[in-house]
Amino acid sequence: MSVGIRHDDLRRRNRAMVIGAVRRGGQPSRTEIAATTGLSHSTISAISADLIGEGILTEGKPSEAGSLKRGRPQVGLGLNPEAAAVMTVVLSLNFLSVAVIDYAGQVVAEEQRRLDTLTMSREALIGECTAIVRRRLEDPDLDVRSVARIALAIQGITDTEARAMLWSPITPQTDIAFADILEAEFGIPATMENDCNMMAVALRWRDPERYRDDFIAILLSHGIGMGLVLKGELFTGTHSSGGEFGHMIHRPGGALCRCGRRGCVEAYAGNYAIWRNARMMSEDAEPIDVNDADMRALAALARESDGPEREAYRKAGEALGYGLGSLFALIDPAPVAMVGVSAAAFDLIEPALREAIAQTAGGQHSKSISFDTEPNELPLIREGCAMRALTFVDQEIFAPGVQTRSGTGKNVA
Amino acid sequence: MSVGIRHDDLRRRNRAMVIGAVRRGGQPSRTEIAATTGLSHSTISAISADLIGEGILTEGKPSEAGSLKRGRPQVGLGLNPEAAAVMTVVLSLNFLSVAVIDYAGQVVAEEQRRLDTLTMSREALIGECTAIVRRRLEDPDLDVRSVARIALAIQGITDTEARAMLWSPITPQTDIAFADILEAEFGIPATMENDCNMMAVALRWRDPERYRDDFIAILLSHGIGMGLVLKGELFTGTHSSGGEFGHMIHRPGGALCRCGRRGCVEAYAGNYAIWRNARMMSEDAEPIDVNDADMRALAALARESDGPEREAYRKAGEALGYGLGSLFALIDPAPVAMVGVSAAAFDLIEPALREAIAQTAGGQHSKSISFDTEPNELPLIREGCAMRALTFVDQEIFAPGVQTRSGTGKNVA
DNA sequence: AGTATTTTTTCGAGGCTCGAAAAAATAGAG
DNA sequence: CTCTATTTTTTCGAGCCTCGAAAAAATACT
Repeated sequence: MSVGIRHDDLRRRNRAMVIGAVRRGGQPSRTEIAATTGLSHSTISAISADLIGEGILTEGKPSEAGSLKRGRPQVGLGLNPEAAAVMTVVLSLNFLSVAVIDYAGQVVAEEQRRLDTLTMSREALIGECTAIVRRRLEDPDLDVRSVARIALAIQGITDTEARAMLWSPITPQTDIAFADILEAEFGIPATMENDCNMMAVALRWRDPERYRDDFIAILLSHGIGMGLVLKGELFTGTHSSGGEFGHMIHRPGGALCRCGRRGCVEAYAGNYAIWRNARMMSEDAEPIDVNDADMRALAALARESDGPEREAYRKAGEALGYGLGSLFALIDPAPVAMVGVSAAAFDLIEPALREAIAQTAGGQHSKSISFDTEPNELPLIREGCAMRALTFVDQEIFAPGVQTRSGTGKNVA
Repeated sequence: MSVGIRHDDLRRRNRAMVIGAVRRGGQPSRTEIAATTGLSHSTISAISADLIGEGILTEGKPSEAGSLKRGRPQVGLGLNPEAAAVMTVVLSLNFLSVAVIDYAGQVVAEEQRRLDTLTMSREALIGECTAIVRRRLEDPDLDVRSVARIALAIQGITDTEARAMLWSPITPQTDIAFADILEAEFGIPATMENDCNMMAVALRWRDPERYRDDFIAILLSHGIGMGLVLKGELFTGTHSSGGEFGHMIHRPGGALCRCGRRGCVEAYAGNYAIWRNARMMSEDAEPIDVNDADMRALAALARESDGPEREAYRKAGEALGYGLGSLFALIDPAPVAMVGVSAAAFDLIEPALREAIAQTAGGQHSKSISFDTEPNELPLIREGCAMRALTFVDQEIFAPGVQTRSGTGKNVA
């Protein structure tokens, strides 16, 4: 069961907290850190002296931000970019993108490739991933001192341990243990993350004001995905990445979903579903991939006149609204970020969505539920991966200590 | 943000852990505690010496369990029943029940009363609760040394802070801050808990093998409630007790629910809904309260012949199945305990439920999902309240220390 | 140049856990 | 009945860690 807390855990945790405070923001001084953490100045002083000595933190130039106050000026602490580096690998439909990021969070190199993920063999898919990682690692331009961590993200279902992709819409292959494969190949710890979870992580770093302890990120794309942060922690299923909002049941026995079942939210709100309804095809029609340009054209058409296109978006809104309503019955309402190409058509979706939500348990506060849109998911996913990998380095490498119980510890977003 | 960990927190946490280890089980010896907690024997020795000195723990008689091993026999540690006491108050439809429980978990006194909760005024309801608590506290028979905590449970929605009932089906009144009222009246810390959450807590204590880290308790009664434990923690909404499984939407625009909305799971699976369908009444018919005896008769009728009664249970199973399927899409499948009068009719519900679940995302492992039934919810709820109150005493009174961040700390079930 | 003010470091005190060793308590052997 | 082996529990000193107070450092104001 719960394990005792040792004496040396103490230092480890407080080190991690100091690093965390520095990563969170704006060159905090030792005094500020002491204030936010509640630890004494002496402790912070000792810990930061250690961290600077180890090359993890650096003291900022005291010149900057001309001191207006009277006494000894505060000296800001920052992350030493050279302390480590991490790599992100984002695998999406027909597209593979990697980036190398320094310890301070700056992108120092990147590479992208088009692939035909839907038809590639298992070996080819794995091969492309390892090859692109190898190219980045061997790049002589770039003194990749020590890539300490690789974070992959993929659309679809991953396991709770963040080791493997279990299922993904971008490939017919299943159960690929990408994390293990990359670790074996390069000897660098790796994790396999769900794309929507990474979106949520990124939103939290981007705008901690709005996306603080409880919020929802929904990907409106070929499929419908969700990343959920509850009480400050990334929510995952008990076995898988969980949060398969798109496969909650909207209408029992209803429209055919890409997953093979019927009546899922996605079968009404995924790109293929909107397309199917806009073209007045059968709800049983085989799901097809619609490219982003076509979706944008469809949205334009729907805005122009009240025809089947507009009705298709209305149906999508209704499905999303009832789905969110059911979700809100479980977790209470929270701010929502709509991400992906159909988020750009949120104006078409919102009315029906709000109407549906008002019919549900979440509807009591229907007006107070706020939506935000972000049409481009890729930068978010990469950012989330980067932060995930970096905070891993913060905690497991630069503040190592006792074995965290049952593996990966808390899912701090 | 996250607060630093101080030096004295250490002792506090380890004290709490020793107490927890003792509460969890069978008179553990110091050596066993050291093994499970990972702390050194010296530390455990020091802490337990303190706790015994303070009258919190007691050493068991070494006579018992005739030692078969060779060396110095282990001496089991137990909770000192006189260290404290707690009180549970369970408020359900037309029924109020309190119990006084000693620190070791034994019931030392109880009292029950029938009330007409549906028609009582706000003042009367509060008055009955405070009166029954006062009677127990003033009982001279019982040397109620120090009731250190009161835990109330009620069917319905409570707030996350466990201070108030927000809404309940058993009374037209809303927003009663029972916890504050009792604290003001008696000067004893109190909490207001959701009944299904307490069921979940109790199940975890009763059968930690089956109900360990992830499971679901569903109350099948007048309404449909849920208590959910995920990753070893009680799941609550962000503002309310959350987990309003019964008000997930099963069929948009469907049958009339007691909550005034349409198509909720409860509108198909609550007692009133089963009754309505069995009597072939309209799905818009006003929900009525059906007593347990009538429900049992209905179930008997349904078992006897294939008529509208059996169909009503089928519909209930279908709604529960699709609801669970949607839930499993979010959290992955987990063991389920069905509690309440309709759990006794689970044989009538299960076939349709399993069929529905197989149509959903959770259906992949449909066969591995296991159900357990428990017709009587009241003892479970009381037990959960007792454990909740006792673990509060363990942690906040006998291992006091730093302020837990943002109030109540972790929701350890 | 001197003083006030604020930040950061230094230093000793007090606590806590740990490992090793001692003490305690029992079963088995002769 | 005594001695030895074995296991549990306590004792004791060492090593860390955090804390508060005081000192040192670095600047603005007068």
